[in-house]
Amino acid sequence: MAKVKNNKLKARLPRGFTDRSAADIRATDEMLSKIRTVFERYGFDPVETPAFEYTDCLGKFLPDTDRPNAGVFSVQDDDEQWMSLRYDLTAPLARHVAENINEIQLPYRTYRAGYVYRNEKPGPGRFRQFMQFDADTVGAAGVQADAEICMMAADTMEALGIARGAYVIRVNNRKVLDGVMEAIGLGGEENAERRLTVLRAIDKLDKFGPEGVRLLLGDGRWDGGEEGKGDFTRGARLDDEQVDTVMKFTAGVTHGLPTSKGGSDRDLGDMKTWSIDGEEYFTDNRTTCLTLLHSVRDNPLAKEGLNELLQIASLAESAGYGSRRILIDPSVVRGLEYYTGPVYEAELLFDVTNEKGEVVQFGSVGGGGRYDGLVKRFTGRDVPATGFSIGVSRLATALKNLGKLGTDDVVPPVLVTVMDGDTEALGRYQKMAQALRDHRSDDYPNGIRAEMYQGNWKKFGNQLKYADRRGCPLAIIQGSDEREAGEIQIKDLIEGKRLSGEITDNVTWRESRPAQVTVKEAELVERVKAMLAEQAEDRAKAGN
RNA sequence: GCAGACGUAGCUCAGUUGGUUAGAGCGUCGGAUUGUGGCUCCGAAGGUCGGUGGUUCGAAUCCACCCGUCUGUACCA
Repeated sequence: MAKVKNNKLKARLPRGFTDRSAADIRATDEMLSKIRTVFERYGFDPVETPAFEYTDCLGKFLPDTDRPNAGVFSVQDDDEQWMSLRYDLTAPLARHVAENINEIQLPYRTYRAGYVYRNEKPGPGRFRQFMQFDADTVGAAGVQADAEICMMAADTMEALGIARGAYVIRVNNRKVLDGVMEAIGLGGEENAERRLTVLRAIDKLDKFGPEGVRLLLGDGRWDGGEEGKGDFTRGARLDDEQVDTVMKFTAGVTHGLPTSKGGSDRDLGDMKTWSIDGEEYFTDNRTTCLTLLHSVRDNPLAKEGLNELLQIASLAESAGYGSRRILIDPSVVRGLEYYTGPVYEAELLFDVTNEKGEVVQFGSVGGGGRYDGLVKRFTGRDVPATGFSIGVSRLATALKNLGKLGTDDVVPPVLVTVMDGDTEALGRYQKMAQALRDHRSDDYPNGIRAEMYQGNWKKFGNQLKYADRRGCPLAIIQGSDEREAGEIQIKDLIEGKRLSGEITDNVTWRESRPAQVTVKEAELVERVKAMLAEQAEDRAKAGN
């Protein structure tokens, strides 16, 4: 015999992709359903687009070639047209709206969940296929649409079980940073590259802190945090004055008012508060906007952006959403490409520890903004739009580590064991399983999960072993003895497992048949129900 | 992409200065036990030492390249 094993195909999962377990799928379904409930309540309707789009519709060709951008998975169709897997849900939505613009009633409020694909370096908690859940309002130009999206984002966080104060929706406006960069002389086409560098630097505030960002705005920064360590990242090469201006706008510039002064005509119930020297302050979005407005009064673009932010803050506050939930924060950058106005980011404020017990920097679990130009690319017509996207896979990881995500509470099926393999006997066993499945009651609106053993029935021990490993709560046993007496045995596998600790002798263990009751065959369903109820009660007790 | 660390059985890891047939624990499978899970005992299977090439009488060990994993960083629509 030649070595067949040399020809064995190696089973391997593509890197950056993952198989999902039953527990994962159930937990994610639960999350999706909670998110969907909020979106539906706000009057959004679902629409779905496919995973593939023509690459030009995604706008992702490399600038200097006719090949798609390296970051997207692409294939060529029969006719050599490039197609790509979608890398977000926004660009495909713009395509859908443009293509159906005559049928769609604007403003169009819509949501969708789906996998998106990015050809990037994967890492722990970072995949090349992951799920997003989007909501967009297309055809609404006013900032009230943006304010609404932020409020809905906050509601969604809470619907998922994240307490108020444990998350925040940060809001900025692309026009503000663009205006500031214009004001320090970085306007114009020739500075586009430097503007990107500045935005990227600001985006790293939470990673490197103000000092690191200063380096990136200036000459540059070493990977390792100090000279000579790792690679060198080239900076934006701003001078000190320019750096100061940018930092003044971004690093820690949310402003507060003493509660005693600002509180007279304001509802402080949802404001973020803190104390210094015995005096209580609250974070005031309006003061943040007004202070910044004061310092940019020469720049029309920044002024416009800040006025929009001021409106968003006021609208949110009128609806009861204060700075604890929706925070004006001029350091928010978000993607660099298609956003044109307000941008938002949902951030978790609690520590997330991974399975190794390490605290991980979690960053944002969702974000979005206004993209007024995206549909216009197709239609030539102004179709302003704003939307928000939740990183479902990331958020699921965070919730799981927080213990907020359903540890699998689905009870495995009752196992009907097989003692005789002839057709008639198998029919009897199948009928028992069916009786459990067909049962309907308030506790079991969809029946009781049950299965007949489908493996080699001749080794009875293996059947119980299977049931044990599968976590089955009960096993139904009927051999010829029980059959003749019109009885069945129901074995409580959970209780039996507990008793096994007290029995060391195998003969006793086998003959005592712990936690096993003999009942009339006709009582099958009722007794199973009763025993499952007892187990549920025990679980509830242990859980508390 | 760049820099560094690592890669031995399904899993966790030993493996001496380069030296015969590469080991252990756990897990898996079979048996003790043909109608009862766990425990115990006995037995077995499982490895191209990440891959390819090179140095050598001889390579898991040394060298080169590649692949993969991890860490940092870049990019992230």
